[in-house]
Amino acid sequence: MATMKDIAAKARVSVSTVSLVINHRDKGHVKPEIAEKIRQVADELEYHPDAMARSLRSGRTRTIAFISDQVATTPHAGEIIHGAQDAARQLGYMMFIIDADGERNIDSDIGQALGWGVDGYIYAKFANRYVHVPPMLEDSQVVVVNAQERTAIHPGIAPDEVGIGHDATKYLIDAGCRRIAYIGCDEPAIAQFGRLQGYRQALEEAGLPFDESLIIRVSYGRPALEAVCALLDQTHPDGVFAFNDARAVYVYDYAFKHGLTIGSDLSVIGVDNHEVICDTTVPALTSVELPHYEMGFWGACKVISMIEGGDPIAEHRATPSYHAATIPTVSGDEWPTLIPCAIIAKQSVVGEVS
Amino acid sequence: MATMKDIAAKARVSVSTVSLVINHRDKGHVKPEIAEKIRQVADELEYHPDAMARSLRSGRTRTIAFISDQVATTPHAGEIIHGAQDAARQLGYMMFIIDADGERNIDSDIGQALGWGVDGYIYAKFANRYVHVPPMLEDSQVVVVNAQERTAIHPGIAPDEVGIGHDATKYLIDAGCRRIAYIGCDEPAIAQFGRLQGYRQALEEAGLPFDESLIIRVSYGRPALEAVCALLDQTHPDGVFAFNDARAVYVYDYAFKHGLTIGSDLSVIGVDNHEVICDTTVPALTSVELPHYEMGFWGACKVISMIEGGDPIAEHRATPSYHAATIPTVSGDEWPTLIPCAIIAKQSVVGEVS
DNA sequence: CTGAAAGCGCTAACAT
DNA sequence: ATGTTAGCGCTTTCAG
Repeated sequence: MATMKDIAAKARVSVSTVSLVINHRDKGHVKPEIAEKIRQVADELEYHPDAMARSLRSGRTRTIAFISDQVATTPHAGEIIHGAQDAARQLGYMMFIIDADGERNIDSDIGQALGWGVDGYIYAKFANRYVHVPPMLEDSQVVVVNAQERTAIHPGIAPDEVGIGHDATKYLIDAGCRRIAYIGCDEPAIAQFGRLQGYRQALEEAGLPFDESLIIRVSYGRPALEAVCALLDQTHPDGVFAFNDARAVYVYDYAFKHGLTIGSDLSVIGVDNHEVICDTTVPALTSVELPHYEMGFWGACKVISMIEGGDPIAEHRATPSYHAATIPTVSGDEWPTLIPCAIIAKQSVVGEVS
Repeated sequence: MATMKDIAAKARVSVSTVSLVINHRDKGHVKPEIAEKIRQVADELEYHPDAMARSLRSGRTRTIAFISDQVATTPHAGEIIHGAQDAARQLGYMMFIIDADGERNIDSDIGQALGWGVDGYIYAKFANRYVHVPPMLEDSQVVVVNAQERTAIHPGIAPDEVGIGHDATKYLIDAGCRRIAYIGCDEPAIAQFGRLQGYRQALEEAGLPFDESLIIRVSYGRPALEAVCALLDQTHPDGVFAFNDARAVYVYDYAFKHGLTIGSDLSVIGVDNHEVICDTTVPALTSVELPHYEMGFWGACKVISMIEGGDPIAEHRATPSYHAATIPTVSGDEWPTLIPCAIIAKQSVVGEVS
């Protein structure tokens, strides 16, 4: 690899002049024709600055690390990484991946990152959970993504779970549904509480009664399918809001068994917009998309803004390559920042084109 | 952060002595009591070596970069990353993520990585495709994962697609199926050709006839569902091998409509072992798992072995935290290395417990 | 406007 | 057995 020394020799100038030009600090310091010459030689030699040497001098590495549990195990997991990497890249940062992998001790991994002089950390979970950021990171810049601390220590972003329940339910109400069932999750999770609360809110706003018998909490497999079938048999709702797409599938199974048509006899909406389900089912399942990409994107922008100031999102220095949900700016003082989620309309709700 | 200089001052020795001790090269060079003193001071000061400074000197960074298209878009995408990071971590390497994100030009990202002095690269795809490794990487250590070059330039690993078709079909045959349909993919892909070939092979081995009318190639949505229903109506197979789990779902839909029971009236096997489908359907879908974690793990071990020699897998210096498929050693000379895939038995094939 | 030189933290060849 | 010293490639004063 060519170094500044090589360029200096070939352009017959000193390294410091080269440094000025390479770092765009030549205006008013270096004669334009010399600067031009240097740039040209740099191109010829395919010069790439040695990031290590630069960092050694500057004390900053322009790297961030993405720490997470179970990169792999959750649908759409990768989107958070994708969004974070996308923002980091646009802002000139490289991103390390550190997998916390369940219960394994990650202190040594974090130690390695600290040794590298990583400038900031994204601490992410793949399901919206309460978390503790490892104490080793207390002197570093940290942002929490898709998770929540119990007390406000680090800035963070998480989906607006109440909004999800509210918007999905309202979407069914607006489509004409009057008896809306909720197929919940049987674990005590932030998402479950929030979505149920939003469901109640939307019913209330519309003047519809809240009916306990329209609600179940299930896991997966045969018991879940049977519970869903029993619920539908007994209560005959005209709309179903499912905790997620996987649970919404049981409504399809029920419909197939009973010759009902989803999207006309019965409306269904899920959460996740999980491609493998939503674009495979017939008719395609309308679903609320969790803004994974957007949260990752926000997280990287946020931590980089903490490192070097500014608001990359407000200043349009980073542009998302994808977004269904609107990405909040980084300068808000909400804690945690809640991001509203978008409904991806397909064909499982009355009135949608099919 | 404390530096060697600080330690040297406090222990009243020179930095080079400290360096020797810190790097465990003190045997026979440094008096044990002095070494002990230095270690103690290092502990007191919570010394962590500055990885950057070290790399600047040694020319090696102990980092690799994972370059891939669309981290996010494919089911199980993250598993490859997970496996690679897991191996890298155990071998003392940190891993950068670089997302190629479709058609965007990644040369500048690779340039950045080259500037960092990244020691090696994993070039991965999330669907088994033919690829060209970017020419910029020609002087670097590169391993291709879940993809294939048309000519042998870099070592690589990919799923044994023929084996998948063969094993899945044989699994159905062994369970007693005699008329086995194949629901294929309508795109010309390595996976489609390979799995179909394996399907034919297994039939032949079992002395069963190959019947074109038992084969369809479909995409998703209503046309796919209708094609599957038509196939099953006309040919009444007793087993179905589906290109992937998503396509296998249409067989379930058909069964629900016609009151058939999957796993007794009709056996189905898919590919992907996609959690969201296989553990959600009733009965749970038996599926061939693509060894994403394993391929990522192998890829990191391979590229690190190219950097520093040895065979981390054979020498048990890296241990996978998960594997359904057996991970080949890194020293084989097969090109590309084909990794056999495991069948994850659940309840959708005759004779499985339910 | 341009160059010389110090030094970031560390390693390794060379002196003592 | 320990210390001295010369860089690795770069940025950043400070001199000219």
